[in-house]
Amino acid sequence: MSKMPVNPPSWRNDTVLPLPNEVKANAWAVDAACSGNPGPMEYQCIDLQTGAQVFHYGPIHGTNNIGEFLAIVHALALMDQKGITDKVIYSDSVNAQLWVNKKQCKTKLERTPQTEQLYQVIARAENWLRTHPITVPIFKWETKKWGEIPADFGRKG
RNA sequence: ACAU
DNA sequence: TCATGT
Ligand SMILES: [Mn+2]
Ligand SMILES: [Mn+2]
Repeated sequence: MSKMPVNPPSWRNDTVLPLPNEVKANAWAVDAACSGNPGPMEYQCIDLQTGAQVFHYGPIHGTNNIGEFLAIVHALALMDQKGITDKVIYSDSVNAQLWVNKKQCKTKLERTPQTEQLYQVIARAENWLRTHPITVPIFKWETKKWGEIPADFGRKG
């Protein structure tokens, strides 16, 4: 029998999705994907407790950062609509979290007939943010430590 | 440089 | 390798 000290496990395995111990399971994770950037963009949300997809939107022509932004706002609005107050949100996008806190999508995507529909969606999201307080914590998913966020589309490299 |  | 962003 070894006398070596055994470190406590850093990952929990009692959840549907294995999660790092530092990660809250009562949470939704969001992520965006873009086929080309700009290009056909989509985003989705995964419930970390069940692994179920909570919502999916797109594809629609846009950028990675617009998708990351809209995904967070969509999660906030849906939680509000469902009366969910105890969950938190994970996103891997520092940029999107900054935009949400500013309540403004600071994209440089050209505004053309092709992007007009998306700009309308952005306007609705910004309007929602201006008219609702953000009460749910939004946490950075630490990809380098934990691997890809569970909402990732798994299409990179 | 950092994060996508 | 390219693009989106602070
Ligand atoms: Mn992401
Ligand atoms: Mn991803």
